[in-house]
Amino acid sequence: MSLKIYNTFTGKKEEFKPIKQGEAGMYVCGVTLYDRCHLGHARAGVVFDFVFRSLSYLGYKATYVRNFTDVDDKIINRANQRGISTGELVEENLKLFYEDMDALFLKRPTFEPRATKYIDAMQKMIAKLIDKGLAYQVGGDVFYSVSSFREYGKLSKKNTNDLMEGARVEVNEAKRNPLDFALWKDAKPGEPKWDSPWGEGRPGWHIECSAMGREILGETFDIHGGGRDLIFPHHENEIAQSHGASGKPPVNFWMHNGFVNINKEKMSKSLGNFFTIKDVLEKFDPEAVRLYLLSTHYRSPIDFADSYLKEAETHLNRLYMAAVRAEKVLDGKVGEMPEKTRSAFITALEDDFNSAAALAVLNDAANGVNVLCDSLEKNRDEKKISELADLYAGFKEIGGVLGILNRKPADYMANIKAKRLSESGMTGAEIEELIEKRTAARKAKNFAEADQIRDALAEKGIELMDSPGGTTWTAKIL
RNA sequence: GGCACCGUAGCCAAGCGGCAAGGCCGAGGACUGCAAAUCCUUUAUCCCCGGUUCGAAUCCGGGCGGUGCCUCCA
Repeated sequence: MSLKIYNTFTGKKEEFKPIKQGEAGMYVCGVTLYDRCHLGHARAGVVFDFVFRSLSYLGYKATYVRNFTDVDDKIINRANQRGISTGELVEENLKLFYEDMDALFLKRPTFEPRATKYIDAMQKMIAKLIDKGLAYQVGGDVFYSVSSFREYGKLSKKNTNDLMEGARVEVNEAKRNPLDFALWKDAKPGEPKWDSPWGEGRPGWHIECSAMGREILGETFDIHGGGRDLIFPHHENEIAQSHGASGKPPVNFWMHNGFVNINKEKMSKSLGNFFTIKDVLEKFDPEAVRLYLLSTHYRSPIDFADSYLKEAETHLNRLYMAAVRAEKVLDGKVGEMPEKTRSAFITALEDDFNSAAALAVLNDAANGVNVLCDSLEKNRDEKKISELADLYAGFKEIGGVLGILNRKPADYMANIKAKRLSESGMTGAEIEELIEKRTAARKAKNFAEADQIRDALAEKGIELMDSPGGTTWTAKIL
């Protein structure tokens, strides 16, 4: 079998053929550092983190580039509003970005270029486009001439005539064609600016990604990703610029993740229905958020609601419970992922990074772990122990690619128990005392009292579990 | 108006021409003093109508319903 990736450019799932055998270069549009990240950024982040992990797992030497836009209209406007410098605003949001993404267990990309560090590369590219007659200067501005690129609109499946009709009233009269876009913008007072052959100014948004991608990954690289909303005009413009400058297609595979919706509608600031990552993580476990985001294929839209996240928490809890049992029985014994599990998992990954199908393989493994533990808790059987060790190794391996089950199972359980204790206002010792009291009542066959203690604790979200080895408690998922 | 995408169980969701994955909830059973957890079993005229095919959730045509892009947006 081989890896297949859906390519937005062709509209088909295609076999992934890397430029360099065994390697994969991927560029993903990162964020503009002007505000807190929202769930949409979480999805893009998690999706491409999963793609990155999958590529590595499948044996590719993966290079993952995710940029930061640190000079842009939105940044300038926001900084002005708040009366701080653009530099301060950018640094503040950079810190918050990492807080959010680290919480979601995103691996750091191989390279995280910042636009302002690549101004020279952008200028070189712009100069080349002007030389070739694909861009023109008007005063201190430089525009890309869309009509000079025959393939313009191919990625977004639009033709320029339709675009012209749909185009809104153009403010900038200097453009020859309303579709032309800025490569370089004339400096306005108080804005960040750099010297250039066209006077002091700053780069346009689209050229940033073209230049950074090219500098780090080369004139043509394997994969370019981003949210669906970037297809037009951002990625369309990137293709025009990069193809124009180098004379060849810049990207072999275009990947785009679907939106996060709220009540089936796109989440957006203008609708006032957006959630920041911080908002969501205050209420839900970060791995449950990840699990939820990966329960739908990356290209489909995903609807967000508290009830779905609760469902994901229940699911995650079940996975960790299985892990706790396995680790207890195994006591450090390590195995190797069964071939059957591995091949099912790889089949899922190779099918356009089908995380939902991969999750099904994980669930199977969890079920298998529980079945083996059921049996092993009754009587020890060395053959079954090694079977469990193998299956549990597979379970962890899959979790590692999905980026969930990152914590030690015991730590996870301890964590939710601690959370529940603080909510219930009880101490662990108090609960243990009640458990002892109940155990005594049970011994005395005083089941009414025993049940009363159990029910009272249950109301506080504390679940008692009797087993041959004694009674333990856990936090009920509410 | 132009261009895309989507419609699978109570809810979420895979599926890409060959017996309809998985999760959450529900039901029954095993286990338990009773529970919980776990295990086993169980829950689908695949939006509608035509067509192609030995065979269609899947391909084609036509409806109906939903969403997105065409402007900064993950």
